[in-house]
Amino acid sequence: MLRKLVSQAKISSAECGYRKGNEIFGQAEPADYIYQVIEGAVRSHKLLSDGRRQIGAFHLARDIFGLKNGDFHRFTAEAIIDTTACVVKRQSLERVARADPAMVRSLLTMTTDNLQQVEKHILLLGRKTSQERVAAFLLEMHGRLAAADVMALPMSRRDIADYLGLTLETVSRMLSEFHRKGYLKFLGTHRQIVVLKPAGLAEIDS
Amino acid sequence: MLRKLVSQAKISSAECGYRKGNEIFGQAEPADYIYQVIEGAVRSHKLLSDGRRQIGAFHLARDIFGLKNGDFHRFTAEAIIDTTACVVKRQSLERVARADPAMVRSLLTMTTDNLQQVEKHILLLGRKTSQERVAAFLLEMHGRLAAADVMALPMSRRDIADYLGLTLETVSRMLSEFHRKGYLKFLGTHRQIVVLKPAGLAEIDS
DNA sequence: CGATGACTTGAACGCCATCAATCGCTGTGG
DNA sequence: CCACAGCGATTGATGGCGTTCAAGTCATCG
Repeated sequence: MLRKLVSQAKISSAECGYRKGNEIFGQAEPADYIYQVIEGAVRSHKLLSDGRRQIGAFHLARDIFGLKNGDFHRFTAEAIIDTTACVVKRQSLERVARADPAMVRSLLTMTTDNLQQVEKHILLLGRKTSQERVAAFLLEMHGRLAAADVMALPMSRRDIADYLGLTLETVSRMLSEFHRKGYLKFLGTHRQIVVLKPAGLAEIDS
Repeated sequence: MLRKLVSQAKISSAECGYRKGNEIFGQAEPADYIYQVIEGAVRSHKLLSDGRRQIGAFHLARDIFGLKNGDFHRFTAEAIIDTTACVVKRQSLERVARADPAMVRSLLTMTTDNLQQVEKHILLLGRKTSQERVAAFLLEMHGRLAAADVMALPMSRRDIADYLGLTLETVSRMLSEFHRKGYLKFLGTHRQIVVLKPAGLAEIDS
């Protein structure tokens, strides 16, 4: 969507590459740019002073992130794997937005979609069991990156845990349990997962 | 803000009263109206099939809610106590928004503020201890409804628990603990709380 | 090969939930 | 005015889910 917007209006954009593990922007830094993932994967997280981490979202191909209204970012964004992103200066976007109501409306739509994701996640974090959380995660990723039926997860177990408000051990145990139940199977490295019974997972997720 | 917008533009609005415990709108109902609390308090929640409840937000005087982009609400909203609200038809707002870019930008600002609240809550639900959650809640409410230093909480312990992802017993225990430590005191009914040491709570919240 | 890092698996602990009893306030009727 | 029911809140005892701690396994890479 961002690229479409960018191509429509005269906004200067650039492709930018980030190496695995590198920071794209930091929490409380000025929010000067808006990003769209072209290839790769990004995690947005917040930290508590003692190191506890909460990942707010994973950004995969075509996802837009860094879209904030305040002047500062509320998350730290890092490339999970080598990533290329389309980068747009906020000011450019805002300049166009002043003239183009459709642009503002697009921004509103994107922000609202974002809000919807996050509100769904609040229910998961506040009230779901570890089983339900991992099942929900698998279904989410199944929908978002199931290329030819097999999910190649870019993120580690710890990333998943910090996204779901669990520990990596608990995530691992749940995955093993689903494996035992025949709901999924692994391919080589344990980051390649094939979901065999989405219905089973959906039932668990309630 | 909504009233200001309403008064500026020619939008038909109405004041509407809701009795304690009554539903204002239901999850997945068409989102026809947008609301602003004039007096009272509202809770927005989601339910799981087995009755587990997660409250996404409390709406107090001057707060705007029901602001969705999709056609359907993602929460159920109920009056916690007798409440009067300013009600605006979504269509009217959208009609004006088509002509008035400033209006769209205001909507975007409100949505983004909303997003910021929710993102903060995700960290709380995913990674904070029960102590930290209750301390954070007290500080939040202290800031939002401390009229003359004493907080008159409209919501029950269960509401607080469902907002914080805890049980009402745990909330009660934490409040008692803070009372013992001298961080707060109760007035008559246990819904009137005076925060004596915000700094103590802030330290706990980390 | 040995080292390193990611993941799995097992055992024990602890925080919070669950279950249950009691307190205290409010309103209602005798 | 008091008895009592009813609800919300507190408090205590117990239990369980997920965490923590600790090996052990597996894949990758020097």
